[in-house]
Amino acid sequence: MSTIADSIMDAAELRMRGGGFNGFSFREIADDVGIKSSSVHYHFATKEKLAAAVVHRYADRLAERVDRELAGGLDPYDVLTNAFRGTVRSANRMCPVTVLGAGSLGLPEEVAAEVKRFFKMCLDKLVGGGLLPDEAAELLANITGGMVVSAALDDIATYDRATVKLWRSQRAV
Amino acid sequence: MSTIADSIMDAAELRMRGGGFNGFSFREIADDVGIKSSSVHYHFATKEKLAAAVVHRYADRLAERVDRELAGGLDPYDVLTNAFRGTVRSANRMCPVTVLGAGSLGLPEEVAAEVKRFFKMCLDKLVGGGLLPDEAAELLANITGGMVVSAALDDIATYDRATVKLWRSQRAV
DNA sequence: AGCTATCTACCTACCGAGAGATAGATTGGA
DNA sequence: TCCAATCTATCTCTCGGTAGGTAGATAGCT
Repeated sequence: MSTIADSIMDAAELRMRGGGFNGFSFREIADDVGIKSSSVHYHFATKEKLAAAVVHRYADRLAERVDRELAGGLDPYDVLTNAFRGTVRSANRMCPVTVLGAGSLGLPEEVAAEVKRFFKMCLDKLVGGGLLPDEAAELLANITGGMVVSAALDDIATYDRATVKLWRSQRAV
Repeated sequence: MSTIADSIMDAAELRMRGGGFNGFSFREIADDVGIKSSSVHYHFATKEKLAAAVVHRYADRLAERVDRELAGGLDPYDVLTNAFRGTVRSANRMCPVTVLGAGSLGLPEEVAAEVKRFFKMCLDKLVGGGLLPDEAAELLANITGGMVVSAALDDIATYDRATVKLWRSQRAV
């Protein structure tokens, strides 16, 4: 895929972290990339398709990382919390799919489907790594909510406090 | 306060559950209530103030409920999970403040402050009910994320699976 | 009682800005 | 020559917000 399409998705992903599907515009993306808004439409016909593509790429990248680390024998708890911790520690400290997921009631069909696929994939990877389905659901909720609460409180330490301690001690027992 | 102002906040709260701050407009709210958009401005000068008022009211209502149930001797775990379970089970199954919180990076100052106050209040109530600060952070993240994931998967059962089982068994030990 | 002033809660009409999207011309490399 | 990629220019729609007016209730004064 061309570099421009990737740059467009990069810009969209970044802006999505702030305001979800309604938090970015073709003109903003175009300015970020250095082209005109009509050229963005050339690569992604509609806003819906652009958002869906961003989520899809994000999911693929996460899946690849998780698969690699699980194959290396790492604990699935660590694999997923660490993967999202990277997002939390980065500049805009919020997973774009989580933002979309929170507002999923008002999302266009195609985007909602990709978001659904993303969360399902996370659960599948955790179960594949040895967790019970309910454990997977709880861990994913913990991570997702940890990002939301830490973003809302503007305190990244909250993510660590919310995701690590009790889970670890429970498993240690 | 007049009934109209409440109706406006009702409509805004409902629509916020779908798309957060960018997910509603003065005209939509006006249509919902049955007045003109300029009349909405009469009650709430700006969109920022309307959103902030909605969050504030939502927080007050939750605080009242939580205080009442804690005073009745209920377990703080149950009190908060049940309070949000009510939201999950209702028609639009998502807490509006969670949606705003997820997109808090792009929120106007006044709204972000109210959202922050909301989550801080939740943590305070839990600690006041006897939880350790880290336990409170984990429970709140669990509840918040449970709502996000269950909304994204369009499956309300996910909220229960994510919030209840392991916490209970851990405390039973 | 009668008049005036003020206030509330709405209205119509409009503004500039920006949205997503489209049509059609242009450019440049294979 | 053809096609991918980008442009300019423009469409219609909706946005948050403002200006100015009006009906009706209330309050204060004489």
